[in-house]
Amino acid sequence: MGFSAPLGPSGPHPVRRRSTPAAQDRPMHRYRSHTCAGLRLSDAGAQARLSGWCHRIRDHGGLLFIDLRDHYGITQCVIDPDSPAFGDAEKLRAEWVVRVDGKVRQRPEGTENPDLPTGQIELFVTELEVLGAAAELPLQVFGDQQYPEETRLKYRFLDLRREKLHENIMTRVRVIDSLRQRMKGQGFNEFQTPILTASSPEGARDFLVPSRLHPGKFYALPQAPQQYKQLLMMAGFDRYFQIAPCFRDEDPRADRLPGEFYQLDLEMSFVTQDDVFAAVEPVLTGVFEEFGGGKPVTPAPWPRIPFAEAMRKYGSDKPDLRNPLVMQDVSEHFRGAGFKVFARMLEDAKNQVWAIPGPGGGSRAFCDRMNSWAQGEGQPGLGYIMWREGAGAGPIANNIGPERVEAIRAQLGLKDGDAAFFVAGDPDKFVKFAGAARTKVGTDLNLVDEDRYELAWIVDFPMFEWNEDEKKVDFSHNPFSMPQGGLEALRGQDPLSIKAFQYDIACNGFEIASGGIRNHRPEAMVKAFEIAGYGEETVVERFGGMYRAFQYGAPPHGGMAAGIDRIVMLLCGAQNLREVALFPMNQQALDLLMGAPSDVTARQLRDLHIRLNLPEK
RNA sequence: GGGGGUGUAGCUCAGUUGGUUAGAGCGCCGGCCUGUCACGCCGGAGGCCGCGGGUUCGAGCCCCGUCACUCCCGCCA
Repeated sequence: MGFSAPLGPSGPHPVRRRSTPAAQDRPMHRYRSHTCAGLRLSDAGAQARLSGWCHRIRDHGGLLFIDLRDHYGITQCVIDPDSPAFGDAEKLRAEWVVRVDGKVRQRPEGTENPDLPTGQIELFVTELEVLGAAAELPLQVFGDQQYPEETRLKYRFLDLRREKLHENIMTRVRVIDSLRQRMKGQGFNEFQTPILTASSPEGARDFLVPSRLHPGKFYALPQAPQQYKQLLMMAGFDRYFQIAPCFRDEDPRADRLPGEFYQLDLEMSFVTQDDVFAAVEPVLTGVFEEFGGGKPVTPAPWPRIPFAEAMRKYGSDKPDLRNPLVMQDVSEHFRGAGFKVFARMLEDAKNQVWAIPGPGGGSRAFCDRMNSWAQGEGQPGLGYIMWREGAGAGPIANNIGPERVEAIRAQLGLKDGDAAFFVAGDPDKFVKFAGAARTKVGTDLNLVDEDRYELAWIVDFPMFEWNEDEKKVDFSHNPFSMPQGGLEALRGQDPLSIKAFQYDIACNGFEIASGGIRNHRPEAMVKAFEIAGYGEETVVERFGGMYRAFQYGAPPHGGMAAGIDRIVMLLCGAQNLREVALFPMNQQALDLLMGAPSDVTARQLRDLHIRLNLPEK
């Protein structure tokens, strides 16, 4: 109850925890002698001064209770008609900021509140000063009523006073603190890199900042300090980290903040992939254990799942490993079988049939529900087999015959009462839907253990991928990664078969980090860009600083960046990144509190040599 | 850029098949109340039903358009 939670493990302000005899001889502080979490039974009889917000007021006519709240906690203040402050107190309303003086006293027997750390005592108020009145509130601080996003963002300062958000933000503060300590403990040094930098050609859309001194030219806000951190390695600093703001002009999602977000960015010299993993695992396992509320966390070393395996088993490169379901290729059981839709598809060698096991899902109702869900996802439907009384049921089972049905059951390890769902076609095209179906089956059958943090490395990402729209080879993840096999692989191998020293961390279905061992060989870098259709001049022009640095003694290096907002979201159990960020923008990338983006004056535009060319309305 | 959902009091929501004066809870205002901690009781104010158009004798409800918010797809090396 109340605001005890934001105090955290270390409790209320330690200095103010108890009155000392000496304190009574000194004049009272202008605003407070204690915080609203500071008074205890041992203070009974003492004179105290508190300042805070009127959290809740209970007016009994002849007796008035005020729950006074500050960052640290809540203290019940009492006023009766004997108090000279009674008249003023009757005028108070929720969220007014006041200073109160009075005597600490033990609560009468039977009226203690065990839910409050200060619940044994109350402050009998004899003097009251209004420090800040409040208008009628657009959202109530007290309670946990739901409010529309727009209201919450416009009055973010009120929302931030509320228990849940206040607590989330303090968790964020402590998580970042803990990450810093852990990184420094491992010999990483914290650096600041420029916020005004150059636009980079790859990746997301940049936020641009016009240059006044150089008409027509623009700075860009960094999408990540990627090149700077690599330059720090070439500058010989060996181990870098930063709690780095990153800016990307992309449309948001529930797990992607609009505009700006924070990463734990790190880079190390003279390391292999194993060294990076060994450095990162204790940091993140430690933070999840420290702030995860006692939920089990994958211990180091974490599982390493090759990208191709993750896609085949889970249909995702960020699998939720709390979901025990593993998909399997069951093409052989359908080849030449009586279920013509699948049999005909399998005549094309690139097509396959995958099965999603559904233990406990062998009811008509559940299978129908999955089928209509699939149709809602834009699929023609979702084939299934149900097992009951030792045999398979449903249209597919009827068409392929009992032997094949039994072979599928045996391969998937299913039994009576279970079901399996089938996705057919080109795996490259259906894998995303198959992954969504796996998640849906696991969630709806209650197979996902919510109370765990399952961490894993996803490794061996492909270096390149085929861009069907432009009919060319693209970098699939990060153009700075070292291809496995190095320059030789780039020269000799089919580009689409080359894997990179490129890895992600997946946690409970979210990508919480991404990194790689970098390509520090200039000739390999040029070759890699050549495969993706860029000449050396492009590399020089677009990555000039880093390319130059590669010429003058570049150490092998690698690193990673972890999404702090997402990690805090997981630790807070929040469903949305806006629940763990102080002043987020809305989905249209508008800051409803500050009114950004905003118009600027003609003078400002003139200084920047900019003339607006607005779209026709 | 595309698709889905939502839009009724300050806030959360209800509102039947299209039918009289659009309701509840919280909040707000007034009154009563000396042990509450979601205090209680009595009374009151507060509505361009997002906006514009249409169908209809009649629209919160049906149709078209539009705007806002949100979720998703595209996008996010």
